[in-house]
Amino acid sequence: MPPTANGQSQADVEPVASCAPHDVLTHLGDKWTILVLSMLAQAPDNRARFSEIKHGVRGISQRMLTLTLRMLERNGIVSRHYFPEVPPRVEYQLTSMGKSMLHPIEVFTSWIKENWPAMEQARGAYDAAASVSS
Amino acid sequence: MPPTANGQSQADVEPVASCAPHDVLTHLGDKWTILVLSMLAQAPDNRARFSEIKHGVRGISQRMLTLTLRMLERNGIVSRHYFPEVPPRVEYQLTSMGKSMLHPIEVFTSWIKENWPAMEQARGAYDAAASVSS
DNA sequence: CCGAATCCAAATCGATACTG
DNA sequence: CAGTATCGATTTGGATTCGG
Repeated sequence: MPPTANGQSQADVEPVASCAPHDVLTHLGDKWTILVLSMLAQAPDNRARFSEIKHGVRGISQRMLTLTLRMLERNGIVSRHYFPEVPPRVEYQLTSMGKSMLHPIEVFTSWIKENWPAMEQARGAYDAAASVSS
Repeated sequence: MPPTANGQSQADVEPVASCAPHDVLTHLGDKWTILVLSMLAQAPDNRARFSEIKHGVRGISQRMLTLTLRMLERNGIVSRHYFPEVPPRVEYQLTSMGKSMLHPIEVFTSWIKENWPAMEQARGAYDAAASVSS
């Protein structure tokens, strides 16, 4: 998708996403991001150290946690605090923008929890129908 | 992740996601899903045919649209209506569950639009700082 | 303890070609 | 028109290793 030296008028049907959400969703919508943010949402003062997050989000590898946190830091969602102690300590905290993101996330995860049973049932019905037509 | 034969029960801190959201997010949070749903949100009666969706969500390949729609159908988010005409016609429509998902999506995309400038700025600052320390 | 870097297997996606 | 099938390129992610 070339940036298009767009004049402006694409009068007819506007493309669903102008591009901004498109790109953000690719990064923010991935498997681990929401889980990491949910973990920080529960943490006291929205702050936790690396190993605490890793422990809280089970199944995440060190690599993915590092990558996820770095991306979030780059986007201004979390801030990184390094304490040059022995042993070293690194804490991550939600920024004000990060905190403002909590509401959308909460709305979304609530919807999921509420609709999860219906989705499981739908999957069962779909798969049953599919195996009949085989 | 093998169940770990380690003696220590780490059952104290509940894992952020019991697993349900975890799995749903992997599929529902991907790049195309939100865009397809946003497209259907705008469509009259929340209903559109395959080619209309493909046209509305620019950049999506036929393959990805098929996969996305099938996943949404399987989860009960959209329903598929096949008309055995010549030429064939297939329409997809949001189910009531699909419609209920529109609000969470709207909340999320609104947040993105609102915070996009701040995120761009944060990225600029981060990258500038990173290039200094090189 | 934190996390960067390398290696490598596996999943994803886009383009193309083909079917009813 | 609305898919399905296949293939190659790219991306992703886990395991491991090393360094501060």
